[in-house]
Amino acid sequence: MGINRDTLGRKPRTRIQKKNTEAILDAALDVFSQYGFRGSTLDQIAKAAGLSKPNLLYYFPSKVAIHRALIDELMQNWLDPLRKMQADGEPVEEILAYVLRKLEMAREFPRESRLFANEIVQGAPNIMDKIEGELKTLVEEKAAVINGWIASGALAPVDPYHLIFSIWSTTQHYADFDVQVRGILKPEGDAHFKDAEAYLDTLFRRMLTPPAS
Amino acid sequence: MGINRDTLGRKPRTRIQKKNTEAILDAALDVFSQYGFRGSTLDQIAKAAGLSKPNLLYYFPSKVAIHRALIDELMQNWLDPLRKMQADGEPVEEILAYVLRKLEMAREFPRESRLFANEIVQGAPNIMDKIEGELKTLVEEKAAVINGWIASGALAPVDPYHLIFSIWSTTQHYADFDVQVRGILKPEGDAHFKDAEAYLDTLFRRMLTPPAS
DNA sequence: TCAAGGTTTGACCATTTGGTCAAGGGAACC
DNA sequence: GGTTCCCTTGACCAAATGGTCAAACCTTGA
Repeated sequence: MGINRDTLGRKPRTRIQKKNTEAILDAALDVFSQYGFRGSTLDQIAKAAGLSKPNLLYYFPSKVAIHRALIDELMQNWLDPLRKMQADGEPVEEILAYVLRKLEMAREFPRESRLFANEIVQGAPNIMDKIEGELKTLVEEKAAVINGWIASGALAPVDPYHLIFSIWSTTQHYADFDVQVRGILKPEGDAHFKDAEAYLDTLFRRMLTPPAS
Repeated sequence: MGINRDTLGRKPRTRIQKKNTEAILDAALDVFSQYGFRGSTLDQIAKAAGLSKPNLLYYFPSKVAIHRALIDELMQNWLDPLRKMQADGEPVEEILAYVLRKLEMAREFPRESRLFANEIVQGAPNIMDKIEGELKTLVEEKAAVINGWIASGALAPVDPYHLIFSIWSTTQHYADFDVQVRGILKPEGDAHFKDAEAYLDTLFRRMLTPPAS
């Protein structure tokens, strides 16, 4: 009758459970990030995971449960780069380091970025609470930090909220719109990320560096 | 047996045809832009259009035909703002005007932006040819214009391709990630677009204005 | 007013989809 | 070696889905 209710949301117990839940989540990430929740099927995920459909449902009680597991996992790591932006650092460098971390994530975890993008574009049905909760709180906190930096003269004046939005959008673009970027640049592998890094560094550095007084 | 083959892709003939095809395309834009192609159903579209499902299929031969009609229409207008960027204008102002036009489109046509985003995130199955054709050509052309401006000293040096990517991503963000933006800013209506406009103007102006020599 | 062609729909169909279940196959611990 | 619990699957089901069709209903122009 499937895995014990107790184990839901916890670490798997046996080796086989560990291996298979990981395979399922990995396969589901492939599929969900490409087709969105409603456009993905259990058969696709099962096939990608190398399991039968009933076997999938032995490990997860339903399609939404798999999706929720992925989203939960994602939301835990998604905000880390922003959390690491510390008020006691050098302002311009702190923000630029954040930009780099985000760009790095777009390169290393494009599927996660697209999973998130799919969720948001489709109205964020499953994570609206987290957006208006954790995320909003964190952004407000960091916006205050940025405003502090501006007040101290270490940063050129900008709207901190829209600054954060522009950091998110420019970096995630390389994951979410990957096929478009590649269709235009025709890069070899990830070669274009070096240029993107240089460009974004220039963009935000010029914007944020306060005029020499 | 449905509308004459001749009329496919052409303007509707009768008043009723015009009214209904428009209602269908508008409803389909609502649905496709929210759920993506595979996540949308004919029943949803029919209901949103106020028609029966067989009636839908009287005007369009299939689900993909509706989607294709939308995408075709979209692609015709999508590149216009970039086309309008003229080599003989004042460089910084030309680019900033382009940014504003794109932001305006994100505000006026968020559904179209999300339709496009859905298509790209899911691997652009239906428009890859257009990306590698029209779009690529246009971008290369404008990249050359920008490089010319830089060479003339009227623009600070930047990678023109990544500049264009950053314009796309920052502006479309306000349409594609609308729920996230609203979840954080809690704006009244479109009030936040004024701030976005000011922010993006600052961002790109500081980056592009050549150092006074 | 009447015929011709345009429009609408209820009933229907094959396929896909999320999900169930009972029975059989293994691993592991005693 | 046997028992207990874990794992796997073929067969199945009800609902949803894209699409068809013949019959009925409207418009329109002569």
